[in-house]
Amino acid sequence: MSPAPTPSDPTERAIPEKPALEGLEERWAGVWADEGTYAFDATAARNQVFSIDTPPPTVSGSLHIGHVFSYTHTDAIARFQRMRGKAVFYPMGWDDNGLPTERRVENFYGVRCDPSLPYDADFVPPAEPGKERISISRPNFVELCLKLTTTDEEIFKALWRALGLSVDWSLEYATIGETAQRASQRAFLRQLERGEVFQAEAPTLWDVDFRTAVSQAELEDRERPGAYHRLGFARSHGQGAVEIETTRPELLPACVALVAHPDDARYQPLFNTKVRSPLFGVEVPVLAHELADPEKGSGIAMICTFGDTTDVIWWRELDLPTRTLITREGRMGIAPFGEPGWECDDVAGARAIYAELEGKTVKQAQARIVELLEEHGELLGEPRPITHPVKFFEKGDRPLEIVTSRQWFVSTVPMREVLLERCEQISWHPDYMSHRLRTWVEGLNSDWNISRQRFFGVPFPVWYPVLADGTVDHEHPLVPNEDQLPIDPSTDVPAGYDATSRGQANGFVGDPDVMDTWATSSLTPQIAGRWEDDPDLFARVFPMDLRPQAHEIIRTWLFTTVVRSELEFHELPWRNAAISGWVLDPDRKKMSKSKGNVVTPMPLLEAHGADAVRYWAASGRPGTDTAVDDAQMKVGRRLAIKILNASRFALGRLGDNPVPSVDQVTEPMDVDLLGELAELVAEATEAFEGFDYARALERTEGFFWRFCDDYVELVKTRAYGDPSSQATVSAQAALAASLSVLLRLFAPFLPFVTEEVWRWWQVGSVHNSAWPTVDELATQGERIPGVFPAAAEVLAAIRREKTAAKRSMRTAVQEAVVVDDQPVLDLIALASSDIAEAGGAEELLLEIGAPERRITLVAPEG
RNA sequence: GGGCGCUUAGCUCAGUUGGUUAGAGCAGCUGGCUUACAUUCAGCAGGUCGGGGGUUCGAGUCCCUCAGCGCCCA
Repeated sequence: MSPAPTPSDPTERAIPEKPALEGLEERWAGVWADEGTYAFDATAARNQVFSIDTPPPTVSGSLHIGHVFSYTHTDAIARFQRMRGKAVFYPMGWDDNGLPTERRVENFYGVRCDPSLPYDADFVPPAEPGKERISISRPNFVELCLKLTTTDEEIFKALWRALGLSVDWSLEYATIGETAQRASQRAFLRQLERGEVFQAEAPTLWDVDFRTAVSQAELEDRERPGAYHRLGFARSHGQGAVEIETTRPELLPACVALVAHPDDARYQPLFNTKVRSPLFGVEVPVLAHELADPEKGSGIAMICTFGDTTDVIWWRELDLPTRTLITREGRMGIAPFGEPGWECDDVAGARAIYAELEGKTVKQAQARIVELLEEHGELLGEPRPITHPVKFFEKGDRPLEIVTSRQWFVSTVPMREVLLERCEQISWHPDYMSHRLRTWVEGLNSDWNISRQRFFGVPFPVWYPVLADGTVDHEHPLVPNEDQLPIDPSTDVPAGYDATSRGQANGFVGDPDVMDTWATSSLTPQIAGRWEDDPDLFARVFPMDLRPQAHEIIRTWLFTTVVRSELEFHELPWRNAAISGWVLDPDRKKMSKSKGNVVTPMPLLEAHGADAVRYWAASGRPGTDTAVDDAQMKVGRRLAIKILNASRFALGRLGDNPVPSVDQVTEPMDVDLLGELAELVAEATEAFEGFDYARALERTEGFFWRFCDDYVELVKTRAYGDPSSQATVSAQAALAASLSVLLRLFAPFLPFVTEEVWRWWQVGSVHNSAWPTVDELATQGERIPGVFPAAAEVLAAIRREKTAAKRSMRTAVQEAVVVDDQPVLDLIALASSDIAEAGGAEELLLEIGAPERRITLVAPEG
């Protein structure tokens, strides 16, 4: 930490004749990189460190203005903390693993991954993607992913540099990188050892097109047309049929029960009796459960394994059997009627009917079964069209199916209580954002599925023995030692086995899946802090001070990070969570690719300058959605220009003399101004400590304009005066002290222009200078509060008179009479010569009486 | 359906524990080349603080209710 600024050698002072903003970004970005201005001091004690768990942007996504917005907020906080003397740990990561990158690679090169193919060392992707997707091996596919993400990262990096983010680039990481893979695999192995992860043949939400499992957090409901089909389930002894309505008649062969609400009088007599399904003649029980909605359809539903997530809940809570039907390809699978678990009245008949469905897609099967139902007279009435919410993968195009497969889960449901506690322990900014996590945790009803049947991700570091009969023994996974990590089970070989025994009886197989992208990014504090790789560093930065992020990923990124930290360390991963809002398009609509209203940041940075764009971003209050606003950026640019010019004036009167110190501020108005400035410093500091950067900016800006428009005008004549006069020195000292403080208050927001001006007259970078304090503005003389605003008010009255008379501000005042109460007159008297000089009056006449300002201008010439 | 947030000037937003006449910027209008700045300066105008009810000596601020907008979750 640098000491408070001291007047520099006057011969070093260099104030340009015509200061300008052009070229500042390039010049200072280079200097900061060369001087290591933002380098983290890895020797700093933990209580002197401020560590930030930077969100790693998804590099395969498109750059948009939202990136600039939220990262500017974090950067302002980082810069404030650095100036307060903290060693700021501000890394940058790239979230490159996962589905978005795979999709981009598939589209960009026109390829698809087929893991059954061997590696082709000579493969070169076509210049243009062809009509037909080229199938390539997994290693080839991963190569392309790495190639493309490397390019994408450079584009992001260029943006961050142009924006002036004060990250320490030596701390860069990627979620597909070796450090991240090691951390992810190590964390997984430890969880495995502690029994916090488990494998299960479990119902899994499955996207047929992406061929991947989807987690609860990645779901979204979409309204889709459908139709209720009315079917009768026969009761025994000819008691008539129970009529149900279903939107998915094709799942009839997978029906395992009917269910109605326990309070529904219509069906109470049927509970725990048996009925028979139409067409297939399968006997199923009628059961009661609160989730059955008496208002929906006929009030009684069929439970199938599995049609939707409610089926899964009923299946689990009512302890029902499983009749798996739908395959991972989204087709009707095998239904072995007559075998155990598939008992029915007429095996041959059921099989004959099902043969009509097997192998068809879900859609085709539905059409066919409706025909079959009609032919057999089992469809009651016409299908009744409805619109209803259907579960989709948020990135998917077809409704999700539910399949059963073997997957890894983190048991999060049992953690509900402790997670709710942790939620309360986080300092949220703004605090109401805590609801987002709390309601999510309260609603947790399934464990966290971390297996993804994809290719570009962190592999599970496990193999399974293959038994003598060729079956895979999932119950006894083989694991590597931690010091071998990271490993790839598809190429590495477990201890005690030979590579040739891969996939052979008495050999082994690797787990084919990769981890969910959140399983890696939930470890960003561990990855950036080099957990276990560099224990000394990790101890200095973890738990981190700040997690900045957007609100829509509270239930994913924030939640999973808390989970992983809880499991490994039994503490929070960070103390504060600062949640940023959205950037909306100029018409205040949410930006989206499909709407085509995404705003890209580089043209804005080029048009307005980085400081101006940052000014707009920093004006967006924590958590508040903010529209892209060119006008605000222009205001920011104007502010930056004003800083250049005001600085030139404040320093321009000093000549070759050293900068006078605050001790030499003696004039009452100057003392009062510094007193107000000290109040501003206190306010801005408090705002920043509460992560309210926008408030700090707003207050600083407000003060600065009053400083320029009123104070500078009032002291201008005096500041131009005889350098040996104490009154002149007082003005010059107050101007210099104000400028020094204001530059530092603005530095977190406008890093380029403040650095430019700072280096005109100070040594070192403003960004490594000390944050201003109230104490440094303490003057020798006692402050009489109110002198400056009183003087500014009289000056305004004189200006008003000149404007009303449509005269120039240079117009001389013949007589200026201020009538007011004695206390007000006393304040004005202390600045009367400044007011008279600034207003163009010979003198100011003060009279006691009802407040009035009587300004008489000299008669116009001619 | 549940949760959260928002609704203050034409636009974008401040308004900290309730306390004089509700503020700023932008846009608008009227003027001024003023020796840091015309990429500017001065000034003016503009609001029944979403509607209704309540608490209070006093409500933009607290409570209830209604309406609209947005986000998240069902």
